Amino acid sequence: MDTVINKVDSKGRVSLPADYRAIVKELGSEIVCYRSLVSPCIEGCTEDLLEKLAAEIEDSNDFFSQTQDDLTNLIFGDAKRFTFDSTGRIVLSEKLLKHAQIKDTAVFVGKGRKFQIWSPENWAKEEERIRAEVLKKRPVLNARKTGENA
Amino acid sequence: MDTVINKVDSKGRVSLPADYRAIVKELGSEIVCYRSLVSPCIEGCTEDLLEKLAAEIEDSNDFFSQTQDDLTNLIFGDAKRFTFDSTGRIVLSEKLLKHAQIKDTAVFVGKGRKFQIWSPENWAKEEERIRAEVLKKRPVLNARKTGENA
DNA sequence: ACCATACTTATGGTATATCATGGTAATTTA
DNA sequence: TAAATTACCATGATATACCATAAGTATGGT
Repeated sequence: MDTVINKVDSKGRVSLPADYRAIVKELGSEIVCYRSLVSPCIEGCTEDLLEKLAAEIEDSNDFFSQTQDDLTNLIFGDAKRFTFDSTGRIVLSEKLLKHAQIKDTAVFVGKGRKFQIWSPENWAKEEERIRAEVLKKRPVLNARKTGENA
Repeated sequence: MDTVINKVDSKGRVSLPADYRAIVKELGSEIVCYRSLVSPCIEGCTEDLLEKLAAEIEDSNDFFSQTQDDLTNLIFGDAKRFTFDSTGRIVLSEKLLKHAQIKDTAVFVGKGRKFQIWSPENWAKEEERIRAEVLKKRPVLNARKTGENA
């Protein structure tokens, strides 16, 4: 998965990249999006992945714990299912767009089983941050000889 | 899933979000609401889920504990079935509305198999609290391997 | 290697269906 | 019988599904 740039129209509609649609179709699941906790971007994944996460939380045998309660609240309270129409588009809500500061252009970034949607400006900054971070850790990586990420 | 904001009229009527109705219809069960034990909000779920919860409490090993007795009394004494009319609305009682401090706007918050109803002001505060709390505990969550960014 | 053609994908526009909500009638309860 | 509660109707707003065009990409032939 690479990064794809698509237009967002006045109604919040945006084409889900064809590659993404193919994967969703193959998995037979549906797309779920929510505000990232740590970054000004939208995060997305398939519904079954989210359900697995919820099940894990429920199974972590402290049924009445506040933390668990907070987690499910956060995940399910924010997340929303998105179905794409016959042309492959989803409509992002005002809440999500505002959080990611997206106006008319969306940058899709693949992240393994998840993906993120950024505004071009924020993504440029984030990419820069990541590069700097990797460079800073490079000596450590070299010393460890784990060098896949260099 | 998701949060939905609906109006509450002078009689306490409020539309149950369409997604919720769809689920209730699919499960063939009915909605039950009660005052949250820990927060100024209304909690709701399907009737069969509440019955399952009751069974769990009975099966737990401290059968004669006063706390559990109190707990079941509180929840089941308070819980009430709500049927929605042909337009999909329920009428919330004065007791519930007062407890949640709701006057003319209700915020529905999805919680997996349950949901909550908040006043806009209280939900804003609660959401803020949850996000801060979860961020604080993030390292713990990562150690548990419940996913990187959630 | 270049051009023509077919196909997939993205995007603007429009019609349609669904949903929330104010209002009213019917039914129940005190 | 009055008050209150419940069920139904009507409308406006919103979101959803569909159609059409354009742009970009791959494919096959000369």
